[in-house]
Amino acid sequence: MSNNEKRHNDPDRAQLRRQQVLDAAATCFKRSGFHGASMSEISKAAGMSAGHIYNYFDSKDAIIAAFVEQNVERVSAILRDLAQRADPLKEMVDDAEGSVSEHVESDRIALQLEIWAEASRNPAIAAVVRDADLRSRSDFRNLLKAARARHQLDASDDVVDGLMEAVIALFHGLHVRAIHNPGAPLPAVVASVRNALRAMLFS
Amino acid sequence: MSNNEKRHNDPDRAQLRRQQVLDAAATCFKRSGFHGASMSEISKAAGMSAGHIYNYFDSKDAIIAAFVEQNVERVSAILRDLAQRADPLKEMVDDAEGSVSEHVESDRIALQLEIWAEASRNPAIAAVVRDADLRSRSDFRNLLKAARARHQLDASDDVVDGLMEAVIALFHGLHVRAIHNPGAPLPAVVASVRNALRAMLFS
Amino acid sequence: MSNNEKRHNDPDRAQLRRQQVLDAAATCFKRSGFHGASMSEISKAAGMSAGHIYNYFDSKDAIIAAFVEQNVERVSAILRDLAQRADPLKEMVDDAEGSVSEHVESDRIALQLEIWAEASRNPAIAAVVRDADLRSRSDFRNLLKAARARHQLDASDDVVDGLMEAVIALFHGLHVRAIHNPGAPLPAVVASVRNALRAMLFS
Amino acid sequence: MSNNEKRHNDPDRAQLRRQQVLDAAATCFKRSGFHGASMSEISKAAGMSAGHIYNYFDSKDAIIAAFVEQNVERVSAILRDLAQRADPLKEMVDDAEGSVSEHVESDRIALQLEIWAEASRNPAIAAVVRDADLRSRSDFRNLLKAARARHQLDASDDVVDGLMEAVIALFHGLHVRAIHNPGAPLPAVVASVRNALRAMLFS
DNA sequence: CATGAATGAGGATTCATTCAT
DNA sequence: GATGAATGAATCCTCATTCAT
Repeated sequence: MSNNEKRHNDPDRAQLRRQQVLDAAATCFKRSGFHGASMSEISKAAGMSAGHIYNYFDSKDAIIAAFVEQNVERVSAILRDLAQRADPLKEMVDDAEGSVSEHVESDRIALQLEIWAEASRNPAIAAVVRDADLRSRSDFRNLLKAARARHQLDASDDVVDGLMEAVIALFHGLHVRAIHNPGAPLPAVVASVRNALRAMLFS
Repeated sequence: MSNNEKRHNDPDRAQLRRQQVLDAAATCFKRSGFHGASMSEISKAAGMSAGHIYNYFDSKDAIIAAFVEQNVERVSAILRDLAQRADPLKEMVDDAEGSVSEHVESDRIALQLEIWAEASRNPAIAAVVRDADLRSRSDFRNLLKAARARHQLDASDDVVDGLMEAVIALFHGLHVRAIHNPGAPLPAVVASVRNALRAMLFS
Repeated sequence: MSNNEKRHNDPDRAQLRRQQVLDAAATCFKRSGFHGASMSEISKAAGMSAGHIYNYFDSKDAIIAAFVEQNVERVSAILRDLAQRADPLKEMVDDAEGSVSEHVESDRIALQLEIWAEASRNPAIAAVVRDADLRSRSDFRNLLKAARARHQLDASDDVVDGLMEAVIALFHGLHVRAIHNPGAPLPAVVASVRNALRAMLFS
Repeated sequence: MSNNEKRHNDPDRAQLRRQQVLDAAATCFKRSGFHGASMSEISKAAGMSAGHIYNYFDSKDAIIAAFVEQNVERVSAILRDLAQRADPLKEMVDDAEGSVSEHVESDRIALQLEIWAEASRNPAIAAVVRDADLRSRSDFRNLLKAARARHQLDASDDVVDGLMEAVIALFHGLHVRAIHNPGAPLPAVVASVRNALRAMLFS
């Protein structure tokens, strides 16, 4: 899990190769989980030899970590984007339907749960996950404060932080629900989520 | 993953031994995850030889399944209990603080995430988890319908089912949040959660 | 593989128990081979606990040895009986059909091959098998000498011993053929075997 | 037992390695039997790690099957060669001595019995053995038909097939006799075998 | 840069055997 | 006599990792 990316003559090519591995890892991790996916499986998917992967990553754990980092960044980006709309509060309430289906139908659910489980056990992964979460929340917090100020709502740190936790929990929880009850009536779920969002965001 | 509990002369002792194994498994699974925990590790924690465990469980997978079943039952029971109070709607809103801390501070979070991750990949575990969820929701649904009827609220199947999903998502999401941001300001989270609950339950 | 049958208070009962085990072993060995049959499997078939078997046999190897001894005795007996008919030479030629079907259709073929394979590898079993063979050949030899003398044929030791080997080889070989070519045309096989027997016995 | 030979960059080297394993297996199987020989034992004899063997064979069973295939091919080849002489009928009678010593003294007897025992219980091995036997008999049959036709003897399918069975049984039976009575008087055995062969082949 | 052959430790599981009851 | 709970060594097999080429 060391930070040292090895020296390569052609850094661009090296970066490409790293990405190849991470993309392959995505496929394999999705199919078999972090521990179920073997280096050989990943190397085949990446179109390079197992041995060569070790020129780009110190260990399998390093791949997992890099993969999680990347994934978690993507999620963060979405969260930031989503939060940079005009009137984000209204936007979030209005777009409840989109958010709910996104969280319930995504093909990344298995991966997301895998990441969370790993984070709850592997300190290195936990650090990556928490760090990304920290950054996302920072962006999200700024946005909420501005938006709530415009609506004359309490925008103190604690209030906003509590609000963020609850909102994110609601969406992450939908990921979890997807594996418990894939047949839930979506429109009704959306209605309830919208009620919750409105209540939270505008109080 | 057969249900096949082997015949034992002394069923009480056997039950005790099974429980010993499950308790040991809890410890090890918490520490190392389902796949990281070795049978030898579990056997040491259970105070019996690895070979002997196979007199009580068909395989490691069977241990995981039994363990999940037990755990999931416990969660179900809590959900049912919680749902059998006098005016459950009001009760849930009032007790938001208790529920939130319960979900954020529990030492079972790692296990819960482990179970969810496993369920998203292992069909046998998924079946156990979904079955328990089905039963919990059935109890929960009955309760919500009665309670909402008393409050003159829409108690149709779809509405209630959507409501349930959102409420459960909120709480399960709090489990997930616990590993991302252990330092969240609890009172503010509670306030937002209470807002959300009130909005959902009473609409 | 020690010779010491343990002391038992009631030797008759003990003998009965031993036989129970050997009968069970027959079933299991037939089904799974010597090494594929587990003590637990045998104990279940014998209707007694695995542990208790060790009051009658020192080890699994001792069961195999005793089993082989018994089986080999049975074969010997048949050989002796078969050899005590009036004009055994003529008898053998005439009864070629019976002998061939006996060797080709028996349900003991698997066991016989198992025994031979074990004997070729396990010196203790080899000793048992050779000893029984020695005794059978002794009876068989006496008979052949008398019969051939009556027919004015050379009855010297060497000639008779060579003859015996070839005759027995022919029949044992039929056991082997049974697993290679179960569909061989029996009548034609019988005809050839009869030709061979006549030629050998009466030369 | 899949036919699945893995892809290797250097097929020659791979073939060499496979053969190394099969040779080592021969040694170990001879010494300890198929089930008594451990993968670790084989790997030591093959001069490579146990794990590496799995780059060339899917499983221990696959090694056994490949080994049997090879062995059984060798035996088939001998049978075919032996049958392609000028006047094969006369040749077989004349060469009785060679055939007998070959079958009685070979150091492959233990292996042969092991193979037969395995075939009588393991369907995959039985298939390999039967298939090879089928091919050998086909060659042998053609030869016998031609040779007997030249001698004006009945060369109908059934007669020849029955004859083949009996002849092969006689030789295979000699393998079996070798472990029962290593001290049999060879010349006398040869004499009897010759009598039998002449009687069978020329009737 | 790239390969894949090779290692060896560690995994789950089975099973002959022992022994307290 | 009889049980079956318990052991622990051995088995087959997998896989992250290394290294000669």
